[in-house]
Amino acid sequence: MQSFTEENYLKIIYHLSVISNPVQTNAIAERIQTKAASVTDMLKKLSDKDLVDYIKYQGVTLTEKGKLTAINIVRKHRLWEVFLVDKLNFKWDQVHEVAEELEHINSPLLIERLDEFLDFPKVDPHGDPIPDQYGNFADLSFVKLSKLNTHEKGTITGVSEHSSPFLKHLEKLGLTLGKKIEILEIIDFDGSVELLIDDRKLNISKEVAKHILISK
Amino acid sequence: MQSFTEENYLKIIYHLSVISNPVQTNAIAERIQTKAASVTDMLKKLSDKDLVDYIKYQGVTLTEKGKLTAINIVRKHRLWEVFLVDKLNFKWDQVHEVAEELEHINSPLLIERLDEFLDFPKVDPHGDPIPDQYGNFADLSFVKLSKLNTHEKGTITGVSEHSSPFLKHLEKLGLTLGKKIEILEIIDFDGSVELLIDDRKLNISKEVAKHILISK
DNA sequence: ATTTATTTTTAGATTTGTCTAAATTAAAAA
DNA sequence: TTTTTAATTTAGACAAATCTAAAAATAAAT
Repeated sequence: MQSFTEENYLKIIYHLSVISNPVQTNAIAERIQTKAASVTDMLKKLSDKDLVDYIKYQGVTLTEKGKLTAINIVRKHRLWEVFLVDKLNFKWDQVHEVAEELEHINSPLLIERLDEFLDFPKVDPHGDPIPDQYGNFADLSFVKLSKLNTHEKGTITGVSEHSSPFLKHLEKLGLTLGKKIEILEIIDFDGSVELLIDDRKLNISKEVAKHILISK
Repeated sequence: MQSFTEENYLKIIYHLSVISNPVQTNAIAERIQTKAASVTDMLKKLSDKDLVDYIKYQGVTLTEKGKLTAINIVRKHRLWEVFLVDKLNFKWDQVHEVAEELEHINSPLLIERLDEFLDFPKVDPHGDPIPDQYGNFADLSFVKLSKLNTHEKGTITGVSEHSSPFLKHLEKLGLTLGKKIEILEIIDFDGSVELLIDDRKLNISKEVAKHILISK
């Protein structure tokens, strides 16, 4: 069994692995709000427990065991987020912090029953896929809205930024999951995107467009 | 804000206060599965934070602040138990351990919404009262089944022992919350009680009778 | 009122996770 | 290739919560 802290490290390493592999010490330190020296200490510990492969000065990768542990935490996090939104009427920008705590509750029965209670959801309120109990993800194909060309159409199915200010902004613009959009024009000057949503014209910045995920 | 550990101490002190006040160091050590020396250390710390009044060699009592904190943990524990039983189909003997973890999740909004989602329950699955957000309990008047006299009738509304073996035993005997019973005879020899439940005769030991709470 | 037993506290050590400051290694620049 | 810069690790220290063993205080027994 892992401690709360160890679990957080594994989760962060898992998320950072998508961007760069192996994962650098400093990247972890920044995400976990701690110092590089502390990260080094923890990496040694996780390595001793066979949860990561760690090479001095090179970085870390998760072992199979570490990866399964990390995915299980992600699974719990996302299921709790669905619970908070679907059952307790939380807004999608309110769920992250609470789920960060709930994800460490250790009870396989609880998660099994919660999954069932929520009717086996495949994605969380931000469109992120929820792995099954064996760590398998249903593969969903997303494209960043910022990669679409003029006249292309699609449906908003996810976001790649989970901060409350960003999500509130989307909410205000009406850009929520399931909404259908069409690209009208990409403005050369600043890269902003003019799109059609709910029969209205809307201009969003390049920065915003980068974090909206579209499926066709 | 208190740590997980501090919260557990406050909760235990709260529960032990019902039995003896002030609470002794050894009593806490036994309940919390630790050594008396560790308890002393923690009591000093809690005293510094004005959560308990502590007199060397005499014992501790909760301050108003400590009591409110403790009651809030109890509130969370019991609400989560209701959730587990009512929504996730846990048995009443399966909820304690998980609730011990969930009670430390810190989110007032979560608890407020959970309370609403559960339709503002007044008691948990064992019949224990759930305090409101200000720490007030609806006063329920219980009598131990072992205190009833022959021919008295009543309804099972609580238990004062929460271990899984005990609760499973009650379940098997059909002695669950809400059931109406009538005392037929109290056996002099061993203090066991013969009662009528669901039009069946049933004999239960004095030990069991002591932990069943009845209201009339 | 002493002695004995029990309870509680102190003193000092240990573990976990963190830190600062200095040393080392790797990468980038000259 | 040497120098400079950046990233990483080591060494040693610290706070939280715990422990053991010994000392002190209280309660019970003679």
